[in-house]
Amino acid sequence: MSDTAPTKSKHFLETIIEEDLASNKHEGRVVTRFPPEPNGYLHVGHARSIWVNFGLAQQYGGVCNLRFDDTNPEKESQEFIDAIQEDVRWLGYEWNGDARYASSYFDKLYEWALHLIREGKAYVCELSAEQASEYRGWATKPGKDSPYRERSVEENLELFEKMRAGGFDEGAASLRAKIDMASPNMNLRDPILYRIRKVEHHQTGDKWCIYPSYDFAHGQEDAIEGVTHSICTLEFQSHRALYDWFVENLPVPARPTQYEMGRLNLNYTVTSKRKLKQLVDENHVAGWDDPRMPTISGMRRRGFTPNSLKSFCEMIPVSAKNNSDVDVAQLEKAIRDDLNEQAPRAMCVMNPLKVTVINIDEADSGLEMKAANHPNKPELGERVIPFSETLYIDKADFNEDNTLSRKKFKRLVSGEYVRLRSAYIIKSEEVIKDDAGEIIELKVSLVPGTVGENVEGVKPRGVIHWVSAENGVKATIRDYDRLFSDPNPDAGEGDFLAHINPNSLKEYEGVVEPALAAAKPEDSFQFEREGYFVADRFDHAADKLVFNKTIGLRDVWSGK
RNA sequence: UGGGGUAUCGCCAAGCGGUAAGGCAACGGGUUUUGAUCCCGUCAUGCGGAGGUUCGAAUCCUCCUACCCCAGCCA
Repeated sequence: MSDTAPTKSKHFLETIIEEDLASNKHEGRVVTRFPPEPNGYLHVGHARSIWVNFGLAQQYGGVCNLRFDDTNPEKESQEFIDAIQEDVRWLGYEWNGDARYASSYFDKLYEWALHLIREGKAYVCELSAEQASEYRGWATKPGKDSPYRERSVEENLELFEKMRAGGFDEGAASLRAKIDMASPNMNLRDPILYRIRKVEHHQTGDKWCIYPSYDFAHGQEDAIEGVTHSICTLEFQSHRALYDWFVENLPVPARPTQYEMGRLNLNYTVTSKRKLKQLVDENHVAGWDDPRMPTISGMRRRGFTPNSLKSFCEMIPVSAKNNSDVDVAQLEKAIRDDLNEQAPRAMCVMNPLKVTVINIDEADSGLEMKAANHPNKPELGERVIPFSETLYIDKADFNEDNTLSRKKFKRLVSGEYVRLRSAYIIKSEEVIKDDAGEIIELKVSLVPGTVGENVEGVKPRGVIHWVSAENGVKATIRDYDRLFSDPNPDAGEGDFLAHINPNSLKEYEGVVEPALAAAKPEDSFQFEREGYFVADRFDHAADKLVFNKTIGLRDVWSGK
């Protein structure tokens, strides 16, 4: 193996896991977890987190848990839980055992809160949220102790029980860890462990009216599940001290470690759950799974494949240092590559212009054209495309002006030749216009002997796609573009909604070749010269064809 | 101006004292019945700035500068 091929360099998590495996830190176990809060749909960023956590477990013979971090019932719902599971499965990952819930550890967490109280390390504080904020101090100013900080263990036990039993109003009391109000790390200034929320929980019903905070729950959940490598994003770095504090001060069954990695941002899109929710709630899009949404379900409906999302993740290095602002072109590259390999080719005319072949009787190769389903993969077979006296080509593929240079316009112009893809070469003979001067029809002649052949003296300017008007099938084409026209819709003071691209969805009533009538929802095709399209997951039916544009073909010419 | 982080090509990023990987984008050229794919080539004397140590520094030291995170009873 004297290969000169560049080897993909290991990222920091792989290095850490390999070191841990080598030192037998966790008896050879690798347990990761993907811990979404069920308060929204998963997006690209989550896709990467899923890929990292499940991928690492797979790579090192470990397992990955799916755990719903459902400690805040106010924002969560079963709808999101169901959607999240569907997304993870669709990506092709299988979690270890049943899905877990932070809420199923509430009893244990409560017991551990009691433990901290008994150790004198937690107390019930009756400062209001505003007061607590004042007491917390400022970044450059140490906080001061809560007047409730020195209550006796007995009193705290009693008061915490009162909290649990609903004896306090929301906000009237909280359980806090007694750490250090002067700590330079704000997270250590007596953080909240439990707060009162008199709302029903989607999993535990009305059993609880106090709920643990993220900080008090997450590390302990990891410990309970035997998670060895708890991977989160950079903004939790300053929480690591707290994570460790709980794990050190509680009789937890294991010692997990938190590692932080950079978040993934994409330009021309927003990936904050709050903003995605706003787009849905205010009907700027048709729902969480609108094909313009960067949600997993949206991308799925747009025609992205699990493989394309995974290869996208592989393209983006995992970094411990920065949140990365990745160019959407990178994502587009991933889906184009996958679909270029997989998608059968077909023809679709989005803006039909009628074409009449005046010498159809000279069709010496017959009227059944054969076309390969994939130009580079003969094993994918071929299909028959009916040719006929009347056809459709795209309006954009004809121009009356025959002074256009052959280099600049490789399509049909008056009096010249063009090749119809997989069929005859035709010559434009006559242009028919309506009263308004609009071109409504073309009369053309076909050149005999040009199916699969070239003939001396006939030089088509290019190759264009077409569909038989007599056999083609009507189809609705949804042409999606980026939802935002600004590379960074989040930037600045302005409202991100102001950057919504008004042309992110264009609908066409087009015509597709008859073979496409058999397309099933979620089947992908390359409509030649146009791009990749997918039969809509929900709206496409045998008697009502609906195709969504996943992504256009790479186009190095239109911009020039 | 507290604490925690980060600064390497337009974007992402490797590099861990021995003379700047790779991907995306971009730009040339070749093949082509998709202006696609594919192929071939170009793209940081430079690593936030200024000093210093060293035969040698993106890597070590010093001092600057910029940006991100933490002041929810959100995660």
